[in-house]
Amino acid sequence: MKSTDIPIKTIERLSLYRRILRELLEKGEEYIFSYRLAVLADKKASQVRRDFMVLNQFASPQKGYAVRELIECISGLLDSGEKLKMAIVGIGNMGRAFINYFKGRGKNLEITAGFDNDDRKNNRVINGCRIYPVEKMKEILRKEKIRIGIITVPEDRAQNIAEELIQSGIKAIVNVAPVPIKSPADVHIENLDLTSVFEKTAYFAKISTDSPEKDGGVEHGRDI
Amino acid sequence: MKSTDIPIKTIERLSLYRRILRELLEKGEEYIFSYRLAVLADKKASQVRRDFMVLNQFASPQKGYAVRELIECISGLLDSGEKLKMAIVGIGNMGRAFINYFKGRGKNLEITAGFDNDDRKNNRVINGCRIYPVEKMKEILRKEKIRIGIITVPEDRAQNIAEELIQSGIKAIVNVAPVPIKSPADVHIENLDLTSVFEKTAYFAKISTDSPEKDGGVEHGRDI
DNA sequence: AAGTGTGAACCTCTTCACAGCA
DNA sequence: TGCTGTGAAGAGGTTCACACTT
Repeated sequence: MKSTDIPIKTIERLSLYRRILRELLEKGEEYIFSYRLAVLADKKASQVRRDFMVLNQFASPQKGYAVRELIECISGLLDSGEKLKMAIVGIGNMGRAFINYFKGRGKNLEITAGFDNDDRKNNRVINGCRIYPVEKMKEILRKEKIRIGIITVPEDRAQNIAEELIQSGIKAIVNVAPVPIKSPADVHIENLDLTSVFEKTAYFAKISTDSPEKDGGVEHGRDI
Repeated sequence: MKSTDIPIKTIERLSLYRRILRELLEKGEEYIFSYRLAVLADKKASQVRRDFMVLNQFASPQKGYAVRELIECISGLLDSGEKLKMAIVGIGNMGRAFINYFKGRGKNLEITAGFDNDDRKNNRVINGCRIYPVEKMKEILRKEKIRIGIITVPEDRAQNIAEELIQSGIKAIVNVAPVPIKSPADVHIENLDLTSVFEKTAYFAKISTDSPEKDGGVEHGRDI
């Protein structure tokens, strides 16, 4: 019953496609060709078609893919039944930014609880999200059946917090602290290392200045 | 003069290794073996050694790699001469979080200017970073010789802002808006799609609950 | 003896190119 | 005819396994 023959990269893109498809649907577009979705998602058409192979959703050469069905198929693959509850540990600037990020639009993910040891922060409610002291973490996580943890604490606390999350039954963690987290094999850790992202970007800025200018031409788009 | 035979993933890891190596140096460790660094970085030893091949820095079987030299080598590869100046467009929660993220510790990257159209935000100074109205963007970017742009505006403004950044000579962009940005080939775009990251993580949480528990064993570490 | 440096095998993901179909 | 679905080739990244070094 191995449910993962689906490439990770495909999962990521399906998330992106779904957002674009929802926008199309709002604009009344019921069908889309792979090459047009490819432009909107900044991918190749063949990539789009390959990705959709995992959905067992077929298109007609005349009309293309049925947008509504695609969205449902992707949702069936990505979403759980109900809204997926997440908890965030570390209510600094980054923590607040994430809480805010998930508020508003009808996302299927929500941050249900926050945790911080700073007494000025806990027992407050930030943008609809209640903040508790870290001691209460295990209790709240189990009570609320929270499935995903987000770590935005300083790097020296990250591994420790991760282990507490795992002991409370959390099965997936997004770690924003700039240090990799180690975990048992059945817990998925997403190390979102912003420092690496920016240093990589800086590296490209550097080598693009060293080497000669080569213009590929601006391709506008996405303003349908 | 193609400066890129270095794998992108290696660049990302070198950024991580450097942080770990700096910590080691602070603790007085002058030499390190690949297998030990591998544990700290949560990678395989062979991966570490393969990555270090691009540095032309060799180790001795007795002592391992010289930490100080490694750091310098990595810095020579990743860093430009001076602090690299970045600008951020969109001073919401996420924008402020990034400004804060780059303050403090002696990083070689700094956010020099912020831009926002909200009059309550511009002309203010947030954590040392001056906020300007978007109209002033081209002027400030050129005057300050800013090399990297960060986009934290709502998705419908992102492509437009990107094009303005590019017209002002920016050569690399980190885009945090949940929509891919298209650009000429000589501009590096890093689409940091948080929604995809979280929906991917949710997917793993979902399938890990569907499938049987298989424990790989907790591996502690990183608390040296 | 115990670690390194690296060719080669392996695995994952992307792209091509073309038969097949409405 | 014009787009899809997909086998096969290609590109990129990881891991193995072992000769080599001190």
